[in-house]
Amino acid sequence: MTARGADETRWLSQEEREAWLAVVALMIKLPPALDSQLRTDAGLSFFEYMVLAMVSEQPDRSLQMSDIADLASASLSRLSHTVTRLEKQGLLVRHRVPGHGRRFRAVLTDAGLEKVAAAAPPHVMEVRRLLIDDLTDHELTVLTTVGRRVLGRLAPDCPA
Amino acid sequence: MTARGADETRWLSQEEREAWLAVVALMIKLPPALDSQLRTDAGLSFFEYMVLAMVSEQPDRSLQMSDIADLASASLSRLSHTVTRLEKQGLLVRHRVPGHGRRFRAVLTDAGLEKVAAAAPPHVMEVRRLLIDDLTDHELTVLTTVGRRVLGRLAPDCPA
DNA sequence: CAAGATTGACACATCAATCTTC
DNA sequence: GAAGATTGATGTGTCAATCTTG
Repeated sequence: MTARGADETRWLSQEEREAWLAVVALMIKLPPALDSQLRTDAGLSFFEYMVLAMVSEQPDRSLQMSDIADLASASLSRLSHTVTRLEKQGLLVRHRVPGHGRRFRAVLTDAGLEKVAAAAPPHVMEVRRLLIDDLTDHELTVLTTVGRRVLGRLAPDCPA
Repeated sequence: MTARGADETRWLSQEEREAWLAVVALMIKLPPALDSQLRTDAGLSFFEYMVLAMVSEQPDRSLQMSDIADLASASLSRLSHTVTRLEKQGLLVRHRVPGHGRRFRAVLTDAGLEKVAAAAPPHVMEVRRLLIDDLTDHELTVLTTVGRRVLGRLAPDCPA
């Protein structure tokens, strides 16, 4: 970010730099804030919550590993480690899909369902407090469209 | 996020949920994307780059630990570990501030300065490609103001 | 051999405890 | 005792290698 001699780098303008630093700061600080709230109120990390929440939203309380990874924006490897931990806590069980031997589904246990159900209300409240509630409709739209545009540019296969 | 019985939780609307998921996906995927580019082109993590860049922008190539932590949105602990690694690589040295015994400054070495200077151009290019270049002026403004508003709500002392 | 998923080794962040200087 | 910073133990993510099924 430091200006050098006569190269062709298009350095960021003052406004661009400020926008970028704001995005970076958010990127760094938001996850720990969410982790902290969920850890305190429900004993879950944000990522663990996301996994449980995505599965809990399915009609049969179950979801294929690779689909969870997509929905939670995570690598299959990260997901696998996390599901192993959740399984040890009895919140989830892994199940081979009959007829599709390579595929595994994670199925929420009753304990898992109770856990998400208890975690969700305070979490949603925090998400509202931190971000959603102070957004105008227009800001909400901008956030959605900009977010999706960037995601689309992020290497289709870059899961991590 | 799953609807329960008759509680008072204000669940997210469809639009709110989409905006939130877009933000979350960005939060999760952008850092690895930046890490990957910097690791390939310069052998640095994004956080290491941020530290070196912040220091390199000072007139005397040096900056107090706690100020680096603020600028890079990191905890002092994380910074300390990282500076230890950078110091081992000869990119930085730690220095006690004369007259203020408790304070330490990190000073960029010549090697460190060369390292950032080499890393910056491809990094800025990537930042432009992923986010900045496709933003309208208006979107840039919205991002900055929304970002700062959220940061302001993030517990003044929540550094991590 | 490709797709779906797991594993282990390693790197890094976090948390609580500690140290030093004021 | 508080501010500035460091340290060590622990937890979790990443990467490359592996395993299994189609």
